[in-house]
Amino acid sequence: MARAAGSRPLRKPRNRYHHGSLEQALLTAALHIIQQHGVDGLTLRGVGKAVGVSQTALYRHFADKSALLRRVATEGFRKLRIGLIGAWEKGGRGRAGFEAMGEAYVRFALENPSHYRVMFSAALATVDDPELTHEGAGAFQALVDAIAEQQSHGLVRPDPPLQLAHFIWALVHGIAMLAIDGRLPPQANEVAALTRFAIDRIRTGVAPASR
Amino acid sequence: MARAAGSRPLRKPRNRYHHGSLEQALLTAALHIIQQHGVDGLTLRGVGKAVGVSQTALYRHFADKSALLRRVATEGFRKLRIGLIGAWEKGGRGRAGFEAMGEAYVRFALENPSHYRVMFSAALATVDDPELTHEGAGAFQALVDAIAEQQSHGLVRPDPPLQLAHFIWALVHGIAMLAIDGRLPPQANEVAALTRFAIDRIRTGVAPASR
DNA sequence: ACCTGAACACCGTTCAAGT
DNA sequence: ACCTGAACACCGTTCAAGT
Repeated sequence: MARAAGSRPLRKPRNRYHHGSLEQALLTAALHIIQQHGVDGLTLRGVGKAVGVSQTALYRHFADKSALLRRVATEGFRKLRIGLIGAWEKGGRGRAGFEAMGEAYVRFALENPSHYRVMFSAALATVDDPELTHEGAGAFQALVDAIAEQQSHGLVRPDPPLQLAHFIWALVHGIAMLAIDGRLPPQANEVAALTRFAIDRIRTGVAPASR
Repeated sequence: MARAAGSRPLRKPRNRYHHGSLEQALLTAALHIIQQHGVDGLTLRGVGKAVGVSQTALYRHFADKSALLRRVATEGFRKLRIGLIGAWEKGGRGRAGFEAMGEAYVRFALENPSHYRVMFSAALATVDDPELTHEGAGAFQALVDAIAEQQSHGLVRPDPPLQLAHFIWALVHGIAMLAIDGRLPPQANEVAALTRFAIDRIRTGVAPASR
């Protein structure tokens, strides 16, 4: 229907082609596609089509496909850090909180498998991206802090907290990767049971009780 | 130079175009390319060129690119199993042997990072490939057997050996993945130190000595 | 039986052009 | 300033054709 000439335009404000928040829309669409079709199913052409924009519009907002994936990974580490700290604090910043933190880590990966794979993809591991590095380090720091705090209360042996953190990170990361790749018993509750078992074992060890 | 008509042909026996062992040559070339340029750098065209054969000759021997990668992964698990069992037996099938096994696992990944990534790539995790499944299970079984044998000597607590194996596998896999992705302190000896630390901790736990 | 070469559909990326 | 559409180089894969 025609509009009277000179009347105030009814179209959405100040974006001649599309919404002004194209960057956010592209990011959301990319994450959606990754969740549905995996990282290999993500194409820049597909992202453009999902948002209703040309194949190349994306290059106004991201340098290339790697830059888009790096932003996805950065957001993932941010969500992971928030989840870890939330579990730690909600659990009472002690032994129970630390176990909740480990379970929250594995749960995050199981609930967002494709997102988690992007976060730890080999292609992004060595790229120079300050924001990604910062968020990745932030998530790891949540683990280091929790360990140090437990040490200050005598709950964890006084080894270097960084080494303890690497050890525990490797463990939950290994469980997470094997689980989302289907290399562990498939039931989700079995993975949760393995996670709890692993957290028990890192506290008490595998040596027989009579050692 | 011309050959006398009717003389016995000097060319290599019974392969009109290339060596008869094209399949092995393709596999070797693929592994070589993966080691040098990573999995993403592997193209079927590149494999053909490396062997001196057309881009599509490969399809006589492998159904598609995935089949080629599955064979590469299968060979990797075979080598890994042999290395694990070798370390276990050479170390005396006891506590020292089990620690050597853990170190051998991480060392294999560090020495063959791209090969290791293929073995655990998400794309191959869910594919139905009996030989790949068999070799993967074989490598894992070496771990289960070593645990059960230690349990029979009272060296490891009598938990379900499968659960213990999943736990330890996740740990060494996590260390291996983080290390080859450059997410741990970069020196190789630091990774070895972390591996030894981790193996110590799974035996004695992280609880303080006074617990 | 085994390999070649052209062809197809698809991809990331570049760039001149539009508004 | 932001987006479009054609174009380029590259890829996996198919298929008719060669020997």
